[in-house]
Parts: sequence; C-alpha cells; structure tokens
Amino acid sequence: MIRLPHFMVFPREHNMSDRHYDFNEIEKKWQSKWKQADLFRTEDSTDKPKFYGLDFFPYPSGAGLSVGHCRNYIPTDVACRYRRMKGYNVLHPMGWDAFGLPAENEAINKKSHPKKTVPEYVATYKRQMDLVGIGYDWSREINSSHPDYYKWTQWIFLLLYKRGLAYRSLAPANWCPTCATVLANEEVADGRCWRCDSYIEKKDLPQWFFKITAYADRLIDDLDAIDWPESIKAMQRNWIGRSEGADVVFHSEHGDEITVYTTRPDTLWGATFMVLAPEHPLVEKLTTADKKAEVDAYRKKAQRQSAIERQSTDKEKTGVFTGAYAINPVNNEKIPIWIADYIMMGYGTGAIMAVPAHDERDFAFARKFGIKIVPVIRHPQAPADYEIDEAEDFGGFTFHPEYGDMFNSGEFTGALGANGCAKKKVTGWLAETGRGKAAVNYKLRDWLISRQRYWGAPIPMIHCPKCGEVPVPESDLPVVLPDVERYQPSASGESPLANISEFVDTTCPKCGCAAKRETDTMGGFACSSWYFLRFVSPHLDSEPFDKTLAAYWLPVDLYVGGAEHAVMHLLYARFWTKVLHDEGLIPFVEPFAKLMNQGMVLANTPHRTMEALDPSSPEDEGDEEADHDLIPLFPEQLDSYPADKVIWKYVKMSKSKRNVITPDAMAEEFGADSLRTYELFVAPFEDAIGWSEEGMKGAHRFLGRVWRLINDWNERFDADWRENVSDEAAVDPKAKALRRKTHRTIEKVSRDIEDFAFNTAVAALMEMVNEMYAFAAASPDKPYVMSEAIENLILLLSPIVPHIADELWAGLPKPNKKDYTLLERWPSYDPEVAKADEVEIVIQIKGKIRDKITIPADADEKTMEQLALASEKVKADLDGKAVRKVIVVKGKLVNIVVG
RNA sequence: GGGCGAGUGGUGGAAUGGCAGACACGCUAGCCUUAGGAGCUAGUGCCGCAAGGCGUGCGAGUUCAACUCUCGCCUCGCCCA
Repeated sequence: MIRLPHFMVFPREHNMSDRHYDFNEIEKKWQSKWKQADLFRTEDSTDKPKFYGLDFFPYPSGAGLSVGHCRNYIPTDVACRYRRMKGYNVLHPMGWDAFGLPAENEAINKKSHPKKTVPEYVATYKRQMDLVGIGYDWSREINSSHPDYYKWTQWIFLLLYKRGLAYRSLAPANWCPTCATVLANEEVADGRCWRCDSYIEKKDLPQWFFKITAYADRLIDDLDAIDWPESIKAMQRNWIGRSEGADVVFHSEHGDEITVYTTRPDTLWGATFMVLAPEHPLVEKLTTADKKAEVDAYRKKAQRQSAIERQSTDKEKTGVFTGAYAINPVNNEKIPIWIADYIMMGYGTGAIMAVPAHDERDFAFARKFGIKIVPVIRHPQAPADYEIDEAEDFGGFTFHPEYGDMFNSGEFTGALGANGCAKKKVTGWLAETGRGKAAVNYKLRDWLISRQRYWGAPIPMIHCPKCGEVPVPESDLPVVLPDVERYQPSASGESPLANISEFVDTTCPKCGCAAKRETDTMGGFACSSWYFLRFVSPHLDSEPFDKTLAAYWLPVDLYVGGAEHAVMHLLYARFWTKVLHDEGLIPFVEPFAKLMNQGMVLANTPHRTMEALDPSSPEDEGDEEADHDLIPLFPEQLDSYPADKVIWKYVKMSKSKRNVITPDAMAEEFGADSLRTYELFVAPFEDAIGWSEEGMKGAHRFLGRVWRLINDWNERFDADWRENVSDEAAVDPKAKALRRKTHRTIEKVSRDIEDFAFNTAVAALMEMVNEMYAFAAASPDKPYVMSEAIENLILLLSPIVPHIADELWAGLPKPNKKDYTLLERWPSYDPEVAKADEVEIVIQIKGKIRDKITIPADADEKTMEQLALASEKVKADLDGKAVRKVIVVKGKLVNIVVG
C-alpha cells in the first residue's frame, strides 16, 4: 500500500473554519514566534512567587533524544507552563553534562574527539527539545566542559580541600580495564562497570577522595525533610548503611590487638573463632610458620577474585587457619584465627568475631571446618527447656532476626533481649571495663573522584618535591584542559595528561621551584553536583553563583529524572550542597525539595535466541538469566528470519539494539502536540510504558477533534459570554450541565497537573470535549456556555499542547487577548457552578445493588432513606423482610440491611 | 536471602472503604466518501435467548459495604546482597 504524506491527502486550503489540522505548519510557526518573543526568558527581580523546575542534567549522546527522554522533559514542561499561567516566576533551564566517561567513550568509539562531538550532539539535543516545544530559557544554557563552568567545579574542589574534605591516598580502587580508569563504588553494579559492563578489578593507585562519610548522618537525617519517592530515600539509606554496634578489642595470644566491629555485642559469648580479611595487615605477623605456605597461597587466590565472587552467599565457604589464636575478652576462651575471602578489608575493621550459632555465614563456615558452635541467644518463641541439637535442627531456633534473651553468657545470662536491651547493656559494660566501645559503622565509602581520563575537569593540585601537595591558587583557576589530538586512555593507570609536559611541568605556588601538576581529572559526577546553582547566574565570572539569587531560586521546587541516579548524582549533589551551606554560601541544606522519577519507555523489540542461529554454539548451562541468551534482531534481519522463531520483548530503547524511536519521527508523522499528549496520557507518570504507535494515533485523533470543534464554532463564539452565560444556563438544563462540566474540568485538570497525574488530566479534557460535541450537536443555538467552554478548554490545553492552543487562541474572535496562552491567567472555577443539583444514588440490599434513583444533591440522610424505601424494586425485593439497619452515605448510596 | 513496588477486560489504564472497568487503543456493524491511515453513529468484561448470575493473582479475615484495610501464599519488576 502506498502511504501518502498527509499534505497530499488533504490538498485543500480553505478558510479558518474549514481548514484541516496542519500540525507541521502550526508547530513550526509557533516555535519561531516564541523564540522571537523570547517567551521563556526568566526575570530575576519580581515580587511573584518563584518556581524552579529542573530536569536531570543530560549528557549529550550521539544517538540524540529518544521518546524516552521526552517522558522526562514533557511533564516538567507542563508543570512549568502551568505554574507560569498561575502567576509564578518560573525558572526552567537546561544545560549539558558534557564532561565524563559517557561523552568520552562515545567520542572514542566514533574515532573522533569530544571537543568536536559534544557541540554536535548538543546542537541536536537543542533542536529536538525545541521541536517538542519544551520551553527552556536558553539564555541560561550551561556546559560543564567549558572553562567558564569547570573553573568553578575546580573552585569547589579547592573549597572541599580547604575544609579537609578532599584527600589523596593509596587505596585499592575499582579499575575498569576497558575504560582504563578507576571508578567510584557507586559506579560499579554487580561487579561491572556502569558504562561498559566490563568486570572491574582491584588496583592500588594513589587516588583523590571526597570525605562524604563525614556527612553520612546528615545525609540520612535530612531525608526526612524532603518530598522524594520513598523508594529513593530507602535506597540512599541502604547505600549509606548506618549500623550501630560496638568495636570490641580482642588480643592474640602474643598480645597483638585486633579490633572487630559487631552489630551484636550481645552474642560475644558465642564467638568461637575469628576471621580476618586475607589482606588484613596482621595476617603476616600472626600466621605460624607451619601454616605460612597455605596462607600465602590463599591470599594470592583471593586477590584475583572480584568482590562479587568473594561475597556471593551461595558460594561454598573457603578459608585457612592461620595457626594463631585470639582470646575472647568476655570469657577468656582461646579461639582460632582464620582468614577467609568473604571478609573484606574495606568493611568495618576487616576482621570479625564469628558467632556461628547466630549468623548464617559463620554457621556454614563453622560446619565446614568443624569449629565449635555455642548458642547464646534464646529464640523468643523457643520453649524454656528447649535444647539445641547441633546435628539435627540448627536453624530452627538458632538464627534469629529479632532480639532473644541471652544465656550461656556468664553474668549476662538472663538479660532480656527485647528492643535491643541486652545489646545496650553489654555495650555499656564493654566500655566501662575497657574491652570495647559503642561504635557506628557505615557501608558508605568516601567518594573516589580521580579518573585517569582526559575528558574531565583537571584536579587543581600541584605536587611539589619540597612542599608536597599544594592547591592551585584561586587566582590561577581555571586549570585549563590542554588541547590534544591523542586523548585515549592508556592501560598503564596513568592519565593521558601525564604525557603532556606543557601541562604537567609547572612551578610550585608556594616555593617557586619546579613542580608537577596532578594529572587525574574529576569524574563527571563532580560537574553535576552543583549545576543547579549555576543556572541562577550562568554567566557570572566572579563567583560560582550569585548568593542572593541562589537564596531566592533554590531549593529546586521540582526535580525530574530517572530513578537510576538514586545513589549517585542525588547523593553527591546533596553532599556538596551541605558543604556549601556549611561554608555559608547558601542558606538551605537540601538542593531538591521535590523529586519525581519518570517511568521508562520500552520498545517492543524482536530477538532471537543464541542457539537458534548458530546451532554449533555451546549450550548454556545452569539457569542463567534468559536475557543473556537473547540477541536483538535488527530491522533488516527481521524479514529473513523465521517469524515463528522471533521472540518479541519490551526492552529499554538503546542505539545498540536499534530500537530507538525518535521524537523527530513522531513530530513529523503526528506532530509534537500529539507526542506530548500521548506520553502524558498513556500511563501514570512513574510507570514504565511500552511504546505504541496506535496510542499516538489516538492522541492525534483527539487533537483533530479539538481542532474541528473549535474551528466550527469560531463564528458563533461570543466574547461577551461572561454577561450571558448564567441566564443561558438558568433556562436550559443541558447548558447548565455543560457549564458544570467546564468548571469541574478546570478543577480536575488543575489538581491533576499539581499531582503529576497527567494521564487523568488528559482524560478529563477528552471527556469535556466529548460533552461539548454532544452539546453542540443538540444545541447549536446556545453560544454562551459553548463560548465559555471553548475559551477555558484552550487555556487548559495550553501547558499540554502549547502549539495548537496558541493557534486556536490566535483564531478566537476575542478582543484584548494576549498573544500567547502562556501569558494568560490559568482559568479558575466557580464551586457553585461545579456543584451538581441532582445526583444518581445507589440502593443496595445487604451490599448488593438493587436500584439506582436520581435525587436532589442536597437531600439529607432522612430523605434519602425514605426515597430508597419507596423504590418499587426495593419493595419487591424486601418482600416484607424486617429491616434491621439502614446505612446512608449522603449523595452516594443507601444500604438496607435485612436480617 | 533482604528491602521496596506492582498484579483490574483482547491492550494501556480509571476508581477520598460506597455504582469496578472512566478515558483511550483495538475490534464489530452501519453511515459518509472516487478513495481511506480521514470523519461520524452504535456496540464491545465474562456466562446466558432472557430474567439473572459471575467477576479486580490465590486463600483467609475486618466491615452494612473491600480493587482499596489486615494476615498468609503465588507471580512479576526494581534495588541491595
């Protein structure tokens, strides 16, 4: 079938009332008018209330925007346009997270240079955002890879250094062999690199860290005061992983001090062995001569394994006895010291006391190596005379999630466990007797900021042979990233900048002698940790941001982006905000007052199984996830592949799967307004959706209906409806009903936009249009209520579909209107008009619906009961049975209970 | 294994404890049209000719009344291990 372009299908060109909905022309026209009028420019000085709406800082990718990105930008745009019409001073800016791994990796793949690719990609993003009609204030555009911007990223680095929150240390770091750089813990998922999926390795390198752990408690506590999804807050709390317990001091037989951290000091009496991480510094010293060979071999093996492999719960426990013993400080028992790979040096003190009776992993370990198991906590549900049978039922009343009472524990036997009471008692006693002290432990590690990569803000530090590390003086900022042809990372673990002598060789700002610059750059998350502040004064060159304006605009009122940044960007940005607050630069402690996460957009993508194409490929053993065996089929492969073998699956859109739908294609075929309507209407904002072109058609059909309805009525539109509309409604119930619908829709759409319930807002507008059609067909001679409905409908549509709204508004024969709907006031509704005067209520008998009757809306309970009992159907059904009780819900229902 | 969330027509989804399925998509029939990827009208949860009955993952419970609240289970998704 030949698919004709829409403009050939409708070749006619008529007058206003009859012309067809040419969205391409309309959208282009209004986008250019808005630009000329500088409609989205934000003013700073005003007495209006402010609204700061912000989208997550995107990195410009070569794939351009997909309809998935639009799921983020469209709703924010609607919220901002709505606030603008409500009379707010709105800040809605956009900029580019242009530094960092994603941008650099992409340039490498393209065999180009980020300096060249980034501006190209930015231009594409901007063009697409304008195409979709997003109302950004482009005069505030920022780019984190520009010296004007990263000067201040470096300035904040120095501020952190000055406040003792940035330090350099040699540490085993997550090394991605493919990206050839180290990564922060947050950038490693399932032992793989967040950008390229390679397995990470451990590598010892001197690295720069930010001391985010110093803010751990505040990062947890301040979550209570912000309006964020609970799931994101929970993820942050989990990531920080605060636990309370005690540091307990053990000694080896020869007096070496070994401190362990435990969350359950009340189980100390059950500690029957100790386990050290293979890397623990004391291992060398403790190991007895006869065990040395075995221990060394084990340590080497452990080093080669990833953290994931080592800690996997279903892995068989391994370990080696060091030959040494420690003394349990609470009962002076001699307990063996082992090393095992499931203990990590990075957590706690790298040493644990093992309580096999009450910890699953310790239990498995003790069982395997035949170590004594001593229960010391009685399960709350266990009978008083319960005897633990080690051979048979360990696990029954052994591991216990809650607190049981202590036994087998010397003077503490009988201490009650409820509410952690025994734990507190033991901790207090440990401190009094010098055996230990209360301690708080965090899973959170300091934020590793060094990257051995070119494309980032150079770390503004100088290494002087005499003075050590010296910060670059503020007046010398920015430390400019040198222009180089070859920027590719080296496998050596050294930054590409290290080979550029013009960059590296410098003089010490303190003593003036020859010195070398730090060659690591900052990871991209540094740039995005403060960009929301830069938008308030994007061109200021004397400070990172104007303090007065920051105090006015921030915190961000609405922050919208994907949930995948739950513990990276969102934690770092909160941390920096608190540091800037502590420095007295900003009055607030949290950057984002309200956070919303949009749902993903998935594409129905054809896949084949691995073996289906290549029968010789080895059968995958075990129950690995099926996804790993599915390979996307590209469009051109689909025809030649047997249709019954194709597996269709909704997966995330990505360039590599060749399943990306672009807003360009949708705008071309259906229009940007249709795209906006569809993305808002298809599902609740937070839900993932599967992309459907059928849905696009539906949205487009709706806009066509709006277009025809209003154009058909344009000649009959009466701008003086305000004076006449009540009279018209007073004499005609249908007119009254339409007025009611209009006012109810205003109420509903306003509330829904504020609640981010865009899908039901669009549905309410569709209902209103349907009702207007029905009314117009039945009462073509009642212009006033229709005029009221039309005028309000256009304004209600404006934030959602701004192009068609402005076009219809411009065509409306109404004097003294503004040029753009955005400049009009958002409609208000009259509760009196919105109120129904008759309602249909339900009559139930024992909860089953028996009849429905229409009664006056203000009928009281007594009247409702009488009317219900008078119903013929009810009478027949009651059939003389005794009425035991009647429940009346005003305006809703009557339930008659017979018995 | 732990935490969080979700299971409603053929599909996306709607419903302050009070008429389950709004609004759409798709489908069916009809109208209009030289044409349809346009538009309009009607229908569309399931069973039943009908009256009526049954229906929100499964099983209990609370209530006059449960998609909604409580408990247990199953399945799926996400995060952490």
